Amino acid sequence: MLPVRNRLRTSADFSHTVRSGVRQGRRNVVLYAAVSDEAQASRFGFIVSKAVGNAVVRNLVKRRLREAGAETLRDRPTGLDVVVRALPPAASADWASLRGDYASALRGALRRLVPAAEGRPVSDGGPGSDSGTEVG
RNA sequence: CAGGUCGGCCGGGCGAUCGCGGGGCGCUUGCUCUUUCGAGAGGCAGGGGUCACGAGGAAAGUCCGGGCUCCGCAGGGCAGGGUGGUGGGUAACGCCCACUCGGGGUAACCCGCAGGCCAGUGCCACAGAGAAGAGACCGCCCCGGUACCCCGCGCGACAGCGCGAUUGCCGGGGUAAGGGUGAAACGGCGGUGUAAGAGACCACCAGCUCCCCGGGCGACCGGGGAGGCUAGGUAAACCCCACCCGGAGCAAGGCCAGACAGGGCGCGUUCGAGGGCUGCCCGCCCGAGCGUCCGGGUAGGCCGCUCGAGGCCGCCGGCAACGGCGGUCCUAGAUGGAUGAUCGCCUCCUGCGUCUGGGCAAUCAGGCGUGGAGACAGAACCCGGCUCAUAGGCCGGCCUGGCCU
RNA sequence: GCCCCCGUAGCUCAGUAGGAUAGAGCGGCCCUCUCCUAAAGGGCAGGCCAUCGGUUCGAUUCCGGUCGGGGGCA
Repeated sequence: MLPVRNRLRTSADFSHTVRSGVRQGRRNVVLYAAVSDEAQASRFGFIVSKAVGNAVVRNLVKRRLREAGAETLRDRPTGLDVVVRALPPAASADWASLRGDYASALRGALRRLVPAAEGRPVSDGGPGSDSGTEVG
């Protein structure tokens, strides 16, 4: 369990990160990452569907991913939202390969994310500034 | 000792580093409140420290039963659903205990949706003569007719004729003992009886109904007598009988904060729309809004939320399930959802290698090293059950067989 | 939390108020036709009716328990 300020808690947070963030897939996980405000603490969310296994297996996968996320939190304490979706092979993966996939996917996502974040310091979230009121 | 049967219990242990949840007690930061302007009992939000606690026997499936909450306390009838030997336990149950009956087992013990087809209706394919107050296919028997050979008797003249018996065929009738069909054929066996047979009659047995006596709270059991002579199966077929069932569910329900925007149409406010959460009718009650379409808004926090038909120990009552009394203990409350990550040692099972000891040997016992395995499974308002999954291990009662004393 | 539906041939589906040997289409295999294929025609195989018990003379059908799949409401 992460502290409350480091958790993605609402459905809106999840869908925003999944839809507007960059995506990286590996054998065991699919990782979505998006930049947020630098003053905002980094947040993590996990999606583990019933296809992965029964409740015991799903909890174990979530705990391991959460532990891996806690390591990233020490490097990037602010300005990052991450959603990790566990795939069915994650059920039988051991700790080393699961953490390896996670770390590899995160590195790939950050490579695509950081130059974009430098070019446009504010996140691309504000759609309603100039051309917003388009009536359908 | 071997095999079997029944029941109870455990569900890896210890430690190190880094982390999580709610709670107790200090520290600290900001805001707020009070203010005698020194500060301070408080409130809200955050940081950090420390202390103990933190998933299961099934938390599961959601198959039953309750508590709790709301629905203006819920009456009667029909429909609908459930249960189904008897007695008890319980808050209640479709659960548990004891007993009865039926079946299985040498036994301990196990299994059983175990009321009613003499209230009615339906169904019983194929086969078979006939399938529910049935039936004559073969067979058996009697009567009548007819045919020829053989046989017997009589007549006669060597031909032949008549009668009888036997056999075949045709017709009429009797018969449910036998064959055959079927899951099932309208009691069994022996005798009397008869043309052949038949509960037609008799003895015994099985079964049915009724009565009496004894035992038991009761289901029922034991004994005796009478009657009529026999009544198929299926109710997990409709149904009948007895008993039980108001509905929804913690996303119940309540409080706080916050956002928004109304409008059209239809029905209705004495004549009553609509509602009282499965359908219909009656009764009773509430009652001024209700239905529908278009448009708009919200997804936050707190309570409920864990002390309860609670756990453990002792005594008493009871065959038991269980109950009573006394003492003692407090033991999870998450909300994108808390127990994890990385290791070390021990324990248990097991493969391989090696060593030691016993033995001719198969092999047995033990030590060491190394590798593997440790299940089923995650609380979500809370309990009582049932069912299903489950590596491995511990304890006890009883039965049968063998050996020894 | 509550409620409902479905498991039949490799696939998509029928069927049955309980009755003998469970059907259809597509697919598969073989044969005919053709130089070869496709098409067409003919033939064949393939099912413990999800599973385990029970009721019945007899169960895919009726009853109960499991397992798996799908859906709905708040």
